[in-house]
Amino acid sequence: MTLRLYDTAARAVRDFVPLEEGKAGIYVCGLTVQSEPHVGHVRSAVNFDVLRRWLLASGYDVTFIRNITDIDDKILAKAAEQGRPWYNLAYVMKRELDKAYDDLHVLPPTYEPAATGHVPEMLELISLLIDRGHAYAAEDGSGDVYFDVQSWPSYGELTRQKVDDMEAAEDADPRGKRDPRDFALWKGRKDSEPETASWPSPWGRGRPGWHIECSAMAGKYLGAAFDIHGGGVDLRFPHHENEQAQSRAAGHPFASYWMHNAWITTSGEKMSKSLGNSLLVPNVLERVRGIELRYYMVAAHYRSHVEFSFEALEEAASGFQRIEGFLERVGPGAAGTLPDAFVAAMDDDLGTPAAVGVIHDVVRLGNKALAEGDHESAARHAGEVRAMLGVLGLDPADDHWATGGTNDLTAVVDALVQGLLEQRAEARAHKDFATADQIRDRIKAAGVTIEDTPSGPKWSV
RNA sequence: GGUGGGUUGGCCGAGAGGCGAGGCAACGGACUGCAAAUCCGUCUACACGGGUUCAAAUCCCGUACCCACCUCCA
Repeated sequence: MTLRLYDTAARAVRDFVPLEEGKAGIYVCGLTVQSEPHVGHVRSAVNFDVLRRWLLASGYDVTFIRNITDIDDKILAKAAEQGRPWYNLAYVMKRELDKAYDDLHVLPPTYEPAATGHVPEMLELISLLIDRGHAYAAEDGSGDVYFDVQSWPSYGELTRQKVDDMEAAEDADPRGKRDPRDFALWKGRKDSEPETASWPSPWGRGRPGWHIECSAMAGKYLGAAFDIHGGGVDLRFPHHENEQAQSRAAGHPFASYWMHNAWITTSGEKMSKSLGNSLLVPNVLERVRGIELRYYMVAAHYRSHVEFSFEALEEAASGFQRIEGFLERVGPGAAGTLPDAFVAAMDDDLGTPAAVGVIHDVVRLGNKALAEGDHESAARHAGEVRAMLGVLGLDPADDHWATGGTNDLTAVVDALVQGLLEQRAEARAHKDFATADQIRDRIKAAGVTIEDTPSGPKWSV
């Protein structure tokens, strides 16, 4: 069975046929670094990280580009509001974002280009579009350059919209547009904007429009044609529609497949950036571990809306702990082979929910084997579980996660708990169960759970 | 106005014409000194109204409600 992916442009699941056999080029729209990342932002990164890991596991040589938008209207406005340089705001937020990605074990991309580092490439592309008759410098002297929507008949094809049905941009302020739907490729500098936020161009000083950066950077690192372009559903229009129009109008075939992840919502509403702090990644990670948050995200299909709640998150954490508990009971071991059912689920448009179902099925088989004393069989199942978790970035034995749960205090707690456990063992040996239970209750009240296993008692927080 | 998506059991979440995903919670049983963990079992749902079909959660028609996008958004 081959990998099949849902292509937004085709509105159907299609067999994945790469441009070059054995290789996959992926471009994912990263974030505009203007505020702290919340769980919704990170979902996109996790979803595409799973895609990447699955392609790797399937033997592809993957080039994965995820950009950073580090200059735009909002960054400038926020920085001005906070009285600090725009580049400082962008940089600090980028570092926050890197931390959040790392906390969720999102692999670093092959390269992470920033918009401000690619102005020459964008200017080149804009000039090409003007030469080909698909863009024009505003006639009002603003220094803006616009894409000429009417010059590109297939404009709207990605989202199946007709230009005439679209509402005009509200930001216009027509600023010399020929058609209200035309969008900015280059924004002439306004007097209110800092000098540092502008670059020289044939049309005067200015800064890039939002859409052109992705076309320019995707072209630079992946070539005129590449395999997969991804991002959140909200980006389909205008961002991706515009990207495709620009690149194709410039003569580039651009992406073969378009993939879009759905939202995480709260109270049925989209997670807006002004929603408050409770859903920022660091705050959510005070409630559950990173690996559990990742499991929560992976357990839902990437194209399904997820209604975020701490109840559901903690429930997911319980489910994950069941898997972890099994692996701990079996003990260390190497990753094994991937069960066919898992491969089939993943090949079917990254069917992670079904894949997670397979993990639980194998865990049950493994637990059963363990209960029957069949360690060989249990170890084989554990190997399969590790392999599956590895593909999803969820293997607890991965060094990346190991540091998260252990620190200096672990040894301290262990020493204290061990002392109490010895007292309890002694009491139990004398059948003094009242004392034994009292010790266990006290340990539990401190937040440590005791589990009696054939190899002696074990504790966990 | 245009475009796209959704509504599944106590809860979370899959599935996309027939053989009832899975998890969490709850309850019963096994194991245990008692627990915990684990295993076995129980709880058998698809917004509403029509239709097609031997067979519909799944396809068609209609209705209701919800969400997203329409040039700042993961």
